[in-house]
Amino acid sequence: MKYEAVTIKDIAKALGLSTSTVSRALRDSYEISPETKKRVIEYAQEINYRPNPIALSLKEKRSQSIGIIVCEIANSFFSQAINGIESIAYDKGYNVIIAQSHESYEREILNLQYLASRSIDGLLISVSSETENFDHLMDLHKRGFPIVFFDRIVDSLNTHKVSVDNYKGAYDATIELINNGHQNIAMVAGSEFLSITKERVAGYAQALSDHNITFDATQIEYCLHGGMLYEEVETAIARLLTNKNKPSAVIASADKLTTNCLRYFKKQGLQVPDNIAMIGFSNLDLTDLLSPSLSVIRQPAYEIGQVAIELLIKQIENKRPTTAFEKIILPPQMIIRESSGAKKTR
Amino acid sequence: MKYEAVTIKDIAKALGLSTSTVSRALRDSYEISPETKKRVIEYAQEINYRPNPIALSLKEKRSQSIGIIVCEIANSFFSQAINGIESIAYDKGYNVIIAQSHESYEREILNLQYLASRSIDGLLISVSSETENFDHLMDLHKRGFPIVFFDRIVDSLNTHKVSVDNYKGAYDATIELINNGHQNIAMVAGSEFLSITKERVAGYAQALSDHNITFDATQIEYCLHGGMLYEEVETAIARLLTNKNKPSAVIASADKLTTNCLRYFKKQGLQVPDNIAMIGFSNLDLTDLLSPSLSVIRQPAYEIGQVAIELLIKQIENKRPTTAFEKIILPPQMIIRESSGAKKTR
DNA sequence: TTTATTTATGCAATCGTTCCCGGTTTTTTG
DNA sequence: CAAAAAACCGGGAACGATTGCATAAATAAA
Repeated sequence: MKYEAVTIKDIAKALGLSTSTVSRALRDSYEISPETKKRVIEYAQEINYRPNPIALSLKEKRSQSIGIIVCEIANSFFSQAINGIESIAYDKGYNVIIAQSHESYEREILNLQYLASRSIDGLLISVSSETENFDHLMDLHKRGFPIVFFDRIVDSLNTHKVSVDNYKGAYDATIELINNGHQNIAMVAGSEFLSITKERVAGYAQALSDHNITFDATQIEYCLHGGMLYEEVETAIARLLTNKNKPSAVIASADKLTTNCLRYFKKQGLQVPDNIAMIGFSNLDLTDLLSPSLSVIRQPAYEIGQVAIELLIKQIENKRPTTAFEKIILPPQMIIRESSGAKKTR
Repeated sequence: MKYEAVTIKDIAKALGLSTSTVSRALRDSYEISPETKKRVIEYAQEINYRPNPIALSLKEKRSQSIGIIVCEIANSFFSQAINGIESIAYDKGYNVIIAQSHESYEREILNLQYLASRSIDGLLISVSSETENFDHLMDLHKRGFPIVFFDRIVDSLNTHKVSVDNYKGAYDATIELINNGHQNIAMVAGSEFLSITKERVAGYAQALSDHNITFDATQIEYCLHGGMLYEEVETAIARLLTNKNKPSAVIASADKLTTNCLRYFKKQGLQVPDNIAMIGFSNLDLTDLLSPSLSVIRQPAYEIGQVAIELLIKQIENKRPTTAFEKIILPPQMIIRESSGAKKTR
């Protein structure tokens, strides 16, 4: 099955001109007479001519497309970020190829090879939670390939990075719980490899310390798959609840962790916030509908996507190799609802 | 900034061969001696040669990429469907370019033009809720361009179609509510233009009729934007609640309608299912966590995506133009929880 | 009128790859 | 030992578009 498109040659033949003349006429070159231009443009319109981007890419060595690697597009944070990316990319004439790592290091590498072989002009990536070795990215980066990290950034690579203030997000959440009278606050965290996990843990620890609560490492459980698997979260929380300082509140440090946490509480018949209070990182637009409604740390996902793609396109279109890389940190938003246990106001 | 890839020419020069020989050696042609093959392949590996897909596309007139147009990737149904599409597409060496219509006819056309100009080999589309004219798709289709509809199909085009049994989904949901004692059942439906809306309304009407309840057109409200805007749903439900036969139950016929419906009830302090029962079409994996937990009609989104992409690829790779088109209807799944008002079991 | 300049167009190379068509060798066959 | 057949490799066109350079005709200046 083939779908024959019209080419510049067809126009040239039909009008008795050379392809160069047609090309120039269509690009409105000064060296083509007005009449010829008119003839060419009208005929092109008539037969619905569209330049072949593949041919152009080959010549220009640019594909006008950028790759995105995320763990899951079904994750609300990432689908919102992708919306932000798209909004800018389409405006600037880039298209976007999305690949999912499903939190697997192996698939991330496969995706990267695939995208590279599709000759993308640049890459936006939020690494998988399994990724602790960055050679695959390093290779590309050293060869001058434009890469921008967003959300889950990699500090050891000198590139543009866009993220949220994870430290502050976790700090604020912890303070809120402390202010509501909680002393034993546990944290279900994502993969230990991830920058965002480290930052969130650090913010949590600092908040405790600022309120003279001793940091207790047993109050933290890390989930390698970032909460993708329910069982992972179940065992994590179950373990936390056996602590001698049994937590009266939990901070869930990622979208899937938050929902699976709630699922566990529901299954166990634990009342939130009376039996256990919680605040979760989440970008779902459904958290207000839960009972109790969920207190969340929300990330400006759409904006993160926009900023990231703008940096990437700027780098791609730069004549000279980029040397000064930016690291942009956007503020998170804390939305206090019922689950964090502000019991007085209920 | 440029990122120079190695080409077949580089290999030829380095090894003192012609490009034709190198090309043939890499493709394991019989007319190349084993030693030469070995030299070429080893050297290619060494310098990490990757064939340029752009050059290949130009020659083969195939881009090995397919386009997807959906309303929103943030919609759980579509992100799951895209996962299904991807799972097959990547295996078969296709990549996937995703575009969002945001339920706008205008943007759908823009997306289509854009994708067509990026020379995709085929299209998977679920039309926007505003779309009632299909000339843009008809044009492509007439020129032999492979198009497969999924979910929101268009009957007037003779192509492959994959969808769920919407009629049965709505029928079952209605019966469930009737069996729970509801006589006045309203429906918040999506855009009237959509096939899925018509089918769901038909299933609803038939269920009523089968139980000797007179169908009342005022018990249906259509939302042109499919529930994307909260206000749209708010006015719809508010209107329905003024009916003389005030509904005691509501069927929401799409993901966003369902959640915005719940949002309205919560805002108005209406208890579900005591004041008003409901069943919604939804693919969210969070509906079990709501209080009350939500009874839903769930679509096999992942499978729909898989079936659709398989049909598309089959058509693309067919030598002869496809003449016999399939219409595949998968069964929906009804999950009864609390919101549908099975009061005895609570 | 002759030369210089402008105007309008065509030729051919280029991007990376494949493949048809030849052309040498070397080996096999009668 | 000559002729036929493999075996192996290179030249060059093609895919669609752009662009530097050459060229032709028309016009302007000398």
